[in-house]
Amino acid sequence: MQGVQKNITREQKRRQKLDVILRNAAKAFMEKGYYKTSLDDIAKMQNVTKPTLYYYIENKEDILVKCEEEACLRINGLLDSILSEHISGFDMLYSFVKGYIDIITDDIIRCHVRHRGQMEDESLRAQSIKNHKNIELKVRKIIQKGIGDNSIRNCNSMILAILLFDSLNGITSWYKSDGQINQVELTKEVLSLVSRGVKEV
Amino acid sequence: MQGVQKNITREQKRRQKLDVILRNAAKAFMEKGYYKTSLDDIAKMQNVTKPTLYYYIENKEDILVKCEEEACLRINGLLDSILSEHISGFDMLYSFVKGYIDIITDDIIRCHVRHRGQMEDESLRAQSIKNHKNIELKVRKIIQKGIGDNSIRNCNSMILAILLFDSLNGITSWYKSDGQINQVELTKEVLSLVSRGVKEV
DNA sequence: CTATGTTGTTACCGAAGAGTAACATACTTT
DNA sequence: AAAGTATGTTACTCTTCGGTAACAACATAG
Repeated sequence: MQGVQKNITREQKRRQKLDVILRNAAKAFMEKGYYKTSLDDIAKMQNVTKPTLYYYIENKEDILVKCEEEACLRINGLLDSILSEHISGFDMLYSFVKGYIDIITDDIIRCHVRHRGQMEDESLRAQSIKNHKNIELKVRKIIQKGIGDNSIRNCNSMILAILLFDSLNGITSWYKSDGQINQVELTKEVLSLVSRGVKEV
Repeated sequence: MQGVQKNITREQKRRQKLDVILRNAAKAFMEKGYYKTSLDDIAKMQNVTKPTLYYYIENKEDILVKCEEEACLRINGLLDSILSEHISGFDMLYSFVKGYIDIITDDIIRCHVRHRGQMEDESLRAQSIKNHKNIELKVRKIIQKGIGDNSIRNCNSMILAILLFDSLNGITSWYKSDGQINQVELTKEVLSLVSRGVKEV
């Protein structure tokens, strides 16, 4: 049994190192861009050499894939927990926007959002697009539920879902936690824009 | 005088060829991405060779710069014409959204939107960011005018302007003129989302 | 203590692609 | 027609970078 125990800690260590790699890579990709960040750059952040990375990842693109896996886990977790509640469609959408803004300050999520669907490998790209479509579909479901229970006005749920993601995902490319806009204020503005729009009534 | 005349047509021809290069490059950048598009690829689209491109552009990055110049001209043109009208702030914002959606189907504009602020050359990057800040500022001006004349509800004009651009610019990366969403429907949904939000009242 | 698997290194390969030099051709002006 | 200028080509250089082979050190298991 001792052998098994040791293997677990080893596996955990490995998992931890992979996570550090992903986190550093994601950060670099967001700051300098995917193509301007070399594997040597990423390796240096860990104080290892490039070939060492290949013990944890398959190739450069695999970093994007692994970031996506983690991001999808968290986003789907948020959506599923919201969908299981017994509240109106509007309240669900409200919760989602709030939770999503909270999530996308994480570098790995931001990296996913910015690079999804851009893999060079065709099957990976297809999978990535599928993953996002899946998420988008859940948001559409929320919107449709809202239209059904009269908490959201009648609209094209597909367009609304896409526009919503556009503006939320846009946040990832400019929001800095140390900037002049704080997260509470941001969330407040997004929520009131989404719910009431800009028009004075 | 004949010399001058001839020079003009030559200059025009040159200008035309440059425009074709920009248009093709912008299209390729949007489809395959900037780094996955080589200058050879772009040259081939014109049925010329790579060195010929260098007669019209300084280097690869210069394509982005030239696209940006043209895009800014058009966007600023739209904004300035709106700002000179005597209508409410809300109506201005409404006109802008409408006009902007109309504009961003053009490949050169889409290319600009997707690549602005991403030049490797520091001074070019700074200029690009400045250009966009300038545009964003005009939109903020419109919003503030709207708040002043009570046509737009009180909100953080900076956040609103950014969010608005995020969702509008997001459109550039998915909208296809031959897709399942037509432009009239799209514009309608965006306008009602911006003005009234999603909440049923 | 020895065998095995894990984790890392150094040193290299090969491809891609931006940019250039030198040379060729065609148009314009005088 | 000759001189000069605009426009293009072929063939090359130089660098960067993703990926790999071969080897080293070390922990763990038996």
